[in-house]
Amino acid sequence: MIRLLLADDQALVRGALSALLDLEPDLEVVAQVGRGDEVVEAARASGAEVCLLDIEMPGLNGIDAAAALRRDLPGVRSLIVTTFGRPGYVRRAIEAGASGFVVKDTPARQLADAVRRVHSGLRVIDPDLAAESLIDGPSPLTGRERELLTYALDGSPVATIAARVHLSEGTVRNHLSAAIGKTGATTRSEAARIAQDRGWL
Amino acid sequence: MIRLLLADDQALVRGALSALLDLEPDLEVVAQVGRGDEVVEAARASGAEVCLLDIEMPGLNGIDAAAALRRDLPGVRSLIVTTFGRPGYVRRAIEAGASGFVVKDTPARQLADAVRRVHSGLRVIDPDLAAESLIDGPSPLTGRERELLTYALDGSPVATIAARVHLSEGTVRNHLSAAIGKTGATTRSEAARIAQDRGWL
DNA sequence: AGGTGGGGATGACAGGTGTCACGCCGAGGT
DNA sequence: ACCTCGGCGTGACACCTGTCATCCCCACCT
Repeated sequence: MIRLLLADDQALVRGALSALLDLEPDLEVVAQVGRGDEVVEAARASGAEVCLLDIEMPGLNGIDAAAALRRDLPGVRSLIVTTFGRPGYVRRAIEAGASGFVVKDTPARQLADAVRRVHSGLRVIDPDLAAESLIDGPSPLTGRERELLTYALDGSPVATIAARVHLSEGTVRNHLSAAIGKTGATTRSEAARIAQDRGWL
Repeated sequence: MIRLLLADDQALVRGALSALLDLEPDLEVVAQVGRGDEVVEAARASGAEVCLLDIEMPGLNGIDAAAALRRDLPGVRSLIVTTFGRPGYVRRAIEAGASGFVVKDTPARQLADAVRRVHSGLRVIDPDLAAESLIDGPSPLTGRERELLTYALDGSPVATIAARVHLSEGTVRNHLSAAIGKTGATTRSEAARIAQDRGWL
């Protein structure tokens, strides 16, 4: 019997996945959480062996939750189950110690197999995504550029961003200009979108 | 036995919801599709009585799919099940003839009840969302403004948008300026974000 | 016939934006 | 000691953007 923890911020999806996995005779969902920062505690309390983690969650994202599990409960394996198959996500998930990465597009019947493989110590990674994440390599953005791009995601004017990070307006423009160059974009909005698509944020 | 159709573009979510609903003795999932433009045909072929529709789907969105069902198969009821509880979505869904609207945040055990109520002819609408959709009223945007805002969503420069819709640059600026005024924003990116949040796009 | 409102367009102006050159500092590698 | 690189800053310049005034046409309503 493999003991599972589900982490997803949408209660309906969580409950549905639980119903799906409980159909398998060798799988058992022993814990469910809706926030990333509750994963470690719930995993410890429930004695989960494999954690299924969504990436987009309040409190702590799934990748950082995987890293926290790696640190605090090294025996527990984690499997990222997410909507967005962004290349950078795969890389960061593996670096954070996740054992698997599947997107929510995959057929339902394959999920149980993925869980079993992860439990037995294998890595499970969507082959298309693995290829993509090798092709465009790691993020070329510096820390500041990444930070400023996240603030630029919603199209805020430079002045607003500068105020938020306590920097001069000119400095913000310079960093964003560098990010625009590195992403091949022509405006900061486009650069932010590209960086997000690649999982660089 | 209530016969159900599931429409969601994520195969995993679709399969999981199917597992969840099939646990109920009086519910039966008789069809699953991953595109909005396959809903009517699948509903007809399977003899579904209630259709659970996600909004974001390729081909045709869930609201337009509900309208198509209303037109072609008036006896079939539809229940929107979506991630985003945007006020404008609720209004448009009801106008399109949907019988219910629930967000994916709702507890899993409430879904089966919602399906039963919809099947019996009742309306099921998240009370918070219903209130919100009454407060900020229908979209004040004209057709052009709405169209141009959707193109402005990704932060494209005015010149790009103008080329795409075959309009003069000045005209595009005028329409966007009007949209900025109506949304209370200060830039077109912000206006586009606000309009999207309210379900006006 | 006259009013109203959406759609389209032009021109002008103030202010925001992207780029570039140049400078300074501190951390890390050789 | 020297070089490199990230980070921070200034100033200048061309270009883009948001706003406003002022036209035009057409559909619709009264």
